[in-house]
Amino acid sequence: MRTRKSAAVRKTEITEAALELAFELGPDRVTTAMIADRLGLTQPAIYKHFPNKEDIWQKATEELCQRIDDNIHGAKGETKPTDRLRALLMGQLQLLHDYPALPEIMVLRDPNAGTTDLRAHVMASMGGLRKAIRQTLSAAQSKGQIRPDLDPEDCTNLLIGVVQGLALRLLRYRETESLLNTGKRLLDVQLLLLTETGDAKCDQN
Amino acid sequence: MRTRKSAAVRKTEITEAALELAFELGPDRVTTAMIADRLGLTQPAIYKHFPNKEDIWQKATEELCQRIDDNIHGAKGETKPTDRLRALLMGQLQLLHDYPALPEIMVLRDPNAGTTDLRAHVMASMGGLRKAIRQTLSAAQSKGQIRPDLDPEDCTNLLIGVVQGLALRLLRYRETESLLNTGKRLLDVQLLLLTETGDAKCDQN
Amino acid sequence: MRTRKSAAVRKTEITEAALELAFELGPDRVTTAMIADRLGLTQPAIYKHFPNKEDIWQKATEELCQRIDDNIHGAKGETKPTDRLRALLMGQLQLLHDYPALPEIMVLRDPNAGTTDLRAHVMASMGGLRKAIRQTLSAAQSKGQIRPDLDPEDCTNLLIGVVQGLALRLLRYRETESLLNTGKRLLDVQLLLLTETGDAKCDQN
Amino acid sequence: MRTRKSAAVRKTEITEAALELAFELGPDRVTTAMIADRLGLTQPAIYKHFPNKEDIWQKATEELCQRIDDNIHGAKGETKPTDRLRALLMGQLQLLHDYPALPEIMVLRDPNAGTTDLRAHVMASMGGLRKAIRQTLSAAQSKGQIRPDLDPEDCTNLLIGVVQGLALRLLRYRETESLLNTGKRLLDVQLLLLTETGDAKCDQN
DNA sequence: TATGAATGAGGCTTCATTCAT
DNA sequence: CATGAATGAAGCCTCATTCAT
Repeated sequence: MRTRKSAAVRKTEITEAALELAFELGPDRVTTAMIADRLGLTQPAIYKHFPNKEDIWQKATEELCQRIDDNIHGAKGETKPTDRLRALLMGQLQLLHDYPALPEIMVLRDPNAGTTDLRAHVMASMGGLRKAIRQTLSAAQSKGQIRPDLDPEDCTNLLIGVVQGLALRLLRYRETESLLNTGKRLLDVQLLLLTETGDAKCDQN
Repeated sequence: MRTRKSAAVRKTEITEAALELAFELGPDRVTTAMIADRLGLTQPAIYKHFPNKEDIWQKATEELCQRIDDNIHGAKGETKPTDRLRALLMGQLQLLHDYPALPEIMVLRDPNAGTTDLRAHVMASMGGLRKAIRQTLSAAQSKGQIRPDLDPEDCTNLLIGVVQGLALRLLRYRETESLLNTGKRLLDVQLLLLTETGDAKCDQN
Repeated sequence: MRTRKSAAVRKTEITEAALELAFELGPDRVTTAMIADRLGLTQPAIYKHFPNKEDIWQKATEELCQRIDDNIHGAKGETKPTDRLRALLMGQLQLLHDYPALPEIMVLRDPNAGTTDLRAHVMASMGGLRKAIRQTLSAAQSKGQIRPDLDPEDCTNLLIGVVQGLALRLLRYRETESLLNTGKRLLDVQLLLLTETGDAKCDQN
Repeated sequence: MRTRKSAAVRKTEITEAALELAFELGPDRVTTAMIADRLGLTQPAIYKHFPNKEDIWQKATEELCQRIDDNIHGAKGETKPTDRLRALLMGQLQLLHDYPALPEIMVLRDPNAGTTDLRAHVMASMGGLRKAIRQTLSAAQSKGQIRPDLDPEDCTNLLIGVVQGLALRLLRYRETESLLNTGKRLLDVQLLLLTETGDAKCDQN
């Protein structure tokens, strides 16, 4: 007999499966049949839990946004600006590691832009992250921990660029595992570059 | 009466239209009907020029790869390593400007992975670009134009990260125009960081 | 806590709800989910009371037929033929008022014409009504209360036509309320026309 | 090989088939697959001619409305009011004979009342018919061809009732053929009743 | 007596693709 | 070189119905 699970569990299973498949095939190629298949259900069973497909992405997106927001909030615990920066950026990498479909979902165009807008939601959360990074950078700079000759906006873009570069690599080479290692290395180097101005005998870990 | 164009012209028109639509809607949402529509053709007319849809992407991809390769080749004209670096990177930005669908096509998974692989092709060209950047960086470093304490691999990743960050911004905010300006700014800053060695001490925390 | 009702009550509630919805949406568009919804039940609960959907219509139809039969029987109390005619016709209008879905149900085709036939049932009752009207008309005519030059069959059709015209108006304009007033007026006129032959100073109420 | 027909022909065939099936099964039960089947097509072929199912009904309805309007217009040729009345009513019966699905389509509720409203369209045309009948009746009455003691509105309702009674009979007994004969008989009788003024006394009870 | 999860059949619609003209 | 009619596969969604609890 097939396992019967509670509605709450199934709802989560469905969005998780959708996100997995989104990474494997691209969000546009995910069908409700595939999701059902992966969970050992028939396809219409999905519709007992979500009224339509878009709501699955809706819910999945909310989950991702929540994680972004948690990350931003959690980083506030770090008092030293550089620690906070590292927390924000590594947190985002961790999120990419857990949900590697994120970049493609951020970039998804809603065909039906009347209903609750997916993109707007993610962009708002990502905007929050950028703002947090930017503010932390300014704080760091005013404490002399960032080169004074740099524009904080540029620094923000460069740091986010590191993460986004890694995100695209993830999509291209599909290696979830190396993400965190490589990411840590690169962020350390970039932070070093932004920080000092120096003749460089800084060990980079 | 509708204009009847030569086969070669039409083929190009078709791939160009496909690439435009790919940026507007995402590559997966482009249908042969849309392409035909944009060109004022009937939809089956497409099949007089391409035996199937995948071949359109195939051709479009070749075009893109060619441009990447040209870029790599063209940069060889620059003798000074830093000029060559700038040429490579700005060339790639120019390409993104002209064909903003590029990042999504690079990331496209072939559903039918038996035929001539799209991804493999783009990845090869992109690999060439990366190699060229990396070699140029090494050359620059050995000439003392890049901080000696940096790993060339890391530098490569950081520079490519700048471009990729801009590519993702392009997909998110759809502003083709600001790409080159912002890109030039950011690359200048990043190159400055990689180049220069300041006075400082490196407390990374 | 939700009220738990006796089986008999629930069965009736279900058929009543089905008939209401049939008027609102058309019989074919009524789903078991809608019925359940209207009663504050879950949808499978319906199946505790009726083994399948057709049986709901079956029961609803029986109710309607019973009302038709009651109407016919009740009119036998009227001794004067014209009173009996009026009773029969106004009774039918009252029934349309109470169950405005009736005309559409009468016209419903059974998709699975193997089971107990809905249509046959309604048609039998309606046939009874027609027969009663027709007999009453003959009686009235033989008493000189109907123009002798008219064929009773034609009279029957004309009187039933009045009711059916009103039934179709009901379906088109959805005004349950005006039905009885307009109906009474029209039936009076038509009966007047059938009755007299006259130079017409008959007050029509 | 299957016959290939021109788009115009196929469009008409499709609406005709839809109307036939609407009479046989009820408009709600008509599926695009059934229509295709009847025409020896595959079901998606329908969508080469109509963008969606509702547009099939849309077109079919327009055809019906056109016929109603033609009928109204054509009757203007008759100079004698009673001839014109007969033309209007028999014309409508002819239409019912040709398109017996008409009454059920008139009564159809649109589920999606945002798009072009079917019902509104038919109701407008039917309203035109009613108005024409009513005006003709008034004209006839002022010429002394209709009993002066009758309200033209009532007469209109009675005459239309005759037609509607026949329409419902058609739906119930599915006899397309007897419609015109019976209809002619009944309309003659009803017109006689409205016209003539006999000798009689009017005891209505 | 009722619920909650699930299914199978079938409906509408889209789209790549074919083929006669 | 292009059109116009048509198809087969597949996607989303609805609904009657079942069954364990």
